[in-house]
Parts: sequence; structure tokens; C-alpha cells
Amino acid sequence: MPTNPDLAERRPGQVPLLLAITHRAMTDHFHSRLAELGREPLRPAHGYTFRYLAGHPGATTVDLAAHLGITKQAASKAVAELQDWDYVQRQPHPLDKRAQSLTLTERGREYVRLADQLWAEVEQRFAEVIGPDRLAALDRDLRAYIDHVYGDQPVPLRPVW
Amino acid sequence: MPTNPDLAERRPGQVPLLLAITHRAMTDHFHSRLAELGREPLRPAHGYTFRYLAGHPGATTVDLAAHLGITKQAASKAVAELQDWDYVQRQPHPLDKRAQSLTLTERGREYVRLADQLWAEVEQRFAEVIGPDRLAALDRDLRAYIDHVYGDQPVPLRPVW
DNA sequence: GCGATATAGTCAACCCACTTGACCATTTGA
DNA sequence: TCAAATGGTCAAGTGGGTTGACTATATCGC
Repeated sequence: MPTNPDLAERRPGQVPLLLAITHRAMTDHFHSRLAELGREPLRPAHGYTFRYLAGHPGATTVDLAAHLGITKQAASKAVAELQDWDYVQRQPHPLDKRAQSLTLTERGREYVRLADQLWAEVEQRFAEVIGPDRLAALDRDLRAYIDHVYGDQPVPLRPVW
Repeated sequence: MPTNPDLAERRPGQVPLLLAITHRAMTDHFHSRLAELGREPLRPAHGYTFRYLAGHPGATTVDLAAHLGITKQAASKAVAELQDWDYVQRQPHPLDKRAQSLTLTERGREYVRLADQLWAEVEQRFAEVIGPDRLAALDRDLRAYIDHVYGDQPVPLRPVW
């Protein structure tokens, strides 16, 4: 079993790096599947924007910015772009005339469904390599750690896709 | 055991996200330890630059660029900066008058030792949460996947610290 | 050897996602 | 009721990267 020279010696403290590499490999896999399907890949922040709006329809730009951990200006720009591409709709907010109510369009929801499916495929390949039981254990371990670190507080959802 | 609402329902395809969040949490932990010690945090690409030069003394800027997956111009700029801060030395290459031979200074090596130690601390806290046996299993699983994806080929070492 | 071509590195211009700062319109609350 | 807080926009700046053009040295085919 030939392990890459850079990772040959096992040192304490290497697990964070292994996590990064693994995540990077999965992300690359995801994007190449997207490309195979001829779908535009959108960009890093977009994935989390979709995911947030799918779960919180009617959110405002400021809500989104807080969730993504970026400024409202940056969030506004991203939303404008997604609106241009017909993934997101901005409507007048029912209660606050300053605000806009953001929702995914049908096209946006369709993209989220596809992304969900592709991520599931990626995870599936991981499961095939390490075994489904190990996947379940790993899922549980990561959740335990995340819960330990953040508890009920909002989890920063920034890096990637 | 209160799990964050965004992660409450367990869906297939969520593991890549869990990996990202976990890595992000570990990175934040690393940086806050660095800040506690009053050390300048340097920046994303610097960590991998250090790591590479520590393992490949005498490498050239082009080598480094290839390793990091960035252009030689970008690598050159990063090296210049690290040299200004006395972490890296550029010397005439013994065999090629066009090239420069890059090595870490003692200050650079000291930083790498500190970083190694802090990452080990971070990993240790992870181990305390999930248990040392789980950590070992996770280490093994991630390596198996990375090996499956990249085999002997160079692993892209870009994202983070 | 010699000339064509490849390679190490630099300088300069540009790009993109994000930031800070200033501002307007509306809402909130003492 | 009016001062302060909040949602959103515009404009300028920044950081880490890019592409492109160039010089100096190396290498390879003949």
C-alpha cells in the first residue's frame, strides 16, 4: 500500500492536514462530477448561500451575511449575481420596507437537489473505500467534536465548496 | 446532547461538510493558540511553504510553486515576504545560475517546530473528545481514502492553515 | 561546438472576492 | 416624537492570486 512520501511518516498533529486533504479531494470530485454533467460550477460561497436560503426562505441579506460570516456588502453582491443567473429571487419584505426577502427560484432548488445528490455520491465513494461502518463512526465522531466546540452556537459555515 | 439545528437531521452527503467544519474548527483553535502565545499568525499559504521547505531544503521557487499549485510569480512573492521576515533564505543555486536555493532560517525552523506542537495540541483535544482509539481509526481511514484518490501522485496541499 | 528551444526568475498589469467607510431610508424605542 | 439602530447600496481599497512579456542561463539536436 504505497502512501505518498509527504505523508509517509505518521506524526502527531497530522490529522488536521489529513482532514483538509480529504475534504479537498472530495470537493475536487464533486466539481468534476458537476463538469461531467455540463453544469456551471458556481463558486465557493454560493453553495452555502443556497443551502442557507433553502433552509431559511424569506431571509434577508443581512441574515445571510451573518450566517456566512461575511459583510453585508459581500453578501449583497453574491445575491445580486445569483439573481442575475436566476437562482435567487428578491422580493419586498412583507414587514420591513427597508429589507428584501430572499428565496430560491425553482432553478435554485433544482441545483440544490443536484448538489445534494452529488455530495451523496462523493460520500458513497468514501464509504466504499473505508467501509460503511467506518463512515458511520466517522460521522458520529465529527459531530461529537463539532458539538463539543460549538454546542448550540451557530457553526461557521464558510470554507468551500 | 444538543446538536446545532443546521446539522440536526442526518442526511447522506453531509460528511464532506462535517469534514470542512471540523477542519475549520481545528484551524481556528490553532490560530487562537498562536495568538495566545503572541505569535504573528503569518498567512494561509505560508504554512505549506514552511512545511515544504522544511522537508525539501534547497528547493527552487519553481519547485515550491508546483508543490503549492500556484504560479511561480505568486510563489516568488510569498518567498520574498518570508525572506523579509527572516523565515526563509535565498542562496545562489550550486548547479544552476538562474535558480535560487531556498532554505528555512533557524527562525523559520523554530516556527515549524512551534506549529507542529500546536497542531499536536489541537489533535490531542480532538482525541480527548472522541477517544484515542477513534482518532487512530480516523487517521487510518483518511489515509486510506487519500491513498485511494492520489496513490503515489503528489497530493495537492493547498487549502489552509 | 553552435544555435534553437526550454527553463528560473522578475516586473507589471489586471482580476476577484472580500473589506472599510460613507451614506440613505426605514424602523424601533425612550 | 425624535434619536438611535438597522437593511441596503455605492465607492474605494486590499490581498492573494492571475496572465503576459521579458532577461539570463541551461539543455538538446545536429
